[in-house]
Amino acid sequence: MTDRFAERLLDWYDQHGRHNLPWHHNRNAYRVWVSEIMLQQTQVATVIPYFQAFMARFPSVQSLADAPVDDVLSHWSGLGYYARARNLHKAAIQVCEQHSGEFPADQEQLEALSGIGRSTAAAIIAQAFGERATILDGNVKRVLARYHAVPGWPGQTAVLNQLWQHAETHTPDTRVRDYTQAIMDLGALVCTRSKPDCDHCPLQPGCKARARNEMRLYPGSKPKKDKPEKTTWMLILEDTEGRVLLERRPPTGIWGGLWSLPELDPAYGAEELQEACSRELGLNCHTPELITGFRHTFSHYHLHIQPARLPVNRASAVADADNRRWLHRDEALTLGLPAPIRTLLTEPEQARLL
DNA sequence: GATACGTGGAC
DNA sequence: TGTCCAAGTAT
Repeated sequence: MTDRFAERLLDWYDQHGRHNLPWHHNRNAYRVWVSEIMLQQTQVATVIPYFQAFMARFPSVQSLADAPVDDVLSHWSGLGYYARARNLHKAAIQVCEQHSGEFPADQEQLEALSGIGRSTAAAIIAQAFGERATILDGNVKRVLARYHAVPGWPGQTAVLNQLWQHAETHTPDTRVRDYTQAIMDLGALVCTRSKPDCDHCPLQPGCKARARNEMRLYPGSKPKKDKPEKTTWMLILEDTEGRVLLERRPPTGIWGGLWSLPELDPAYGAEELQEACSRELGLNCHTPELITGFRHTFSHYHLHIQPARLPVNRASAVADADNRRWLHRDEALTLGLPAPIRTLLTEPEQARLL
């Protein structure tokens, strides 16, 4: 409170902070909100081009609410955590219908919107409205865990609660917008996960981790667990006109709501694919050509993707359905596709290298 | 409280 | 090459 934490941080921010990120221009609640959602578990450099394209296509909350969710997902393609895009669309509708298109400057009302939690709500209040609110993202967790030498992994509720308490205590009454950006910038630019630049840190005077030269111990690391291995067939079904069959995935689960190649049960052997396509998809295929598979690592499991190319007789091609389409590859790429599927469609031979 | 949810960069 | 993990939230 009177420990000069915020004061030192703000002085540093004025000289060394990031003042020119895209969402800092034309600042309003809508742009701040979209940027905050995109930035969840995603690095700034990755977000920037997505943010620019998204704003060009959906310049207002009303335009986002009016758009088909497919259009939103296609603009999220490659960014990951697609529930964010589905929730973004849903929340845009909520804002338009329940708040007349104006974001509330209220923690509780913001958290009632899909995809907005405690930290994101606070970020919107501080960044868009300039009102006092406390954030706690990965950067802030790291800065505070070190500054106060808070032991333990922040995934534990007790540890998280301590960090929230420290975060609340340090949040100033004035210049909250700058303070919020400043503490994130410090975490991103100085108090980095490895090799923090303590010599240039404005908070070094009070930092307990630095005093003990134990920066590496904070924050505590997550307990590691073995990831299960899963396998799946990914079918590149190509008709005589050079079109491939795409399927819309179920609305929940991995890549929920996105378009992808049809999957087949991994229990099928390679020699059974042709028959399975006939029985399950009603397709008359030629002999499958196997492409060397690749392993894709997710947060909680490894997925062996085993692609197979099966030429399809045009006469047997299933009709277009709402959740199944025959498309040329360039058309397919305009859909919301998961990154590995995008790669598979553009560079099938690259599957060997992944 | 534990788990699901993506992707690309860093080491 | 494998592991960790980054502007977290929902279930």
